[in-house]
Amino acid sequence: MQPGTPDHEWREDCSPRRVLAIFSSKWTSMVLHALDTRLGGCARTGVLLRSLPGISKKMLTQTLREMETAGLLTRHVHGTVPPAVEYTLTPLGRRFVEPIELLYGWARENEDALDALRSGARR
Amino acid sequence: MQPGTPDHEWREDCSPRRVLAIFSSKWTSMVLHALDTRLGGCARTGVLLRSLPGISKKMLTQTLREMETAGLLTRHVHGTVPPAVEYTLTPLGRRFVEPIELLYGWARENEDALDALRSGARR
DNA sequence: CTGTATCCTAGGAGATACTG
DNA sequence: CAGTATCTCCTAGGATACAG
Repeated sequence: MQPGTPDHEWREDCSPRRVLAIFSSKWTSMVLHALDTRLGGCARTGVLLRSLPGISKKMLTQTLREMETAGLLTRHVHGTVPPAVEYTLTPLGRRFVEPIELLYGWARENEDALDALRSGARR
Repeated sequence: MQPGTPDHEWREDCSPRRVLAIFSSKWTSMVLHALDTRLGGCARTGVLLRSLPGISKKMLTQTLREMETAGLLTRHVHGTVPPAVEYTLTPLGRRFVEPIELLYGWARENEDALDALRSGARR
């Protein structure tokens, strides 16, 4: 590429940058992954909560809400008591499993590289 | 997988979660990508600045410093005036280009999925 | 050309306790 | 069981101006 060539229009709203938004949320990609790969595309709140060590109830519901409005999953409330709520991946949501698996897969196969990273004592 | 099986030790410090750290920083992956794919592994500050529309001088140097201490790149100052500083990818840094390309590549090939995302009017 | 020093803000994230 | 309501903290990220 010649110097000065603007290349693929590396704008602020290009697709690479937009996909990063998914991963900038601490839990979104993990919820997607847990739902698809480990829970068969559909699960109740409690199961999700237990599938993601460290997540709080608040962050889980918050994340799920955002994902719902984003169109990544649907929420279904069973009118029972006690309440049972099921979250199901949409076809769109399922599409985003691929890049996540790509990334997680790479991570699992390259733990040594991740270990080699020096965390750099914060400031 | 049987219900209750703890599976791949999905702990808080598992590799998938650690690789997410790279992408949780707004600019790190883009610097890595620009440096490797567009600038041949080595570039001066000004070039990087112009290669990443929207980044500020402050965020660039901050990101570069973190990446340096992480071992992803090296910084070389030419004792000239005006100063010239070159950032070069380390072998370790180069290893992280792969997952980034994987992700960005997927994004470019799936713009339609990204477009389908409803941003959900912030609360 | 590079880099630093301030100052400032939005909002991500967690802890806790409560309601139906 | 699922979800909400507060509070609080913190720090990434950005704007701006200055300095070698």
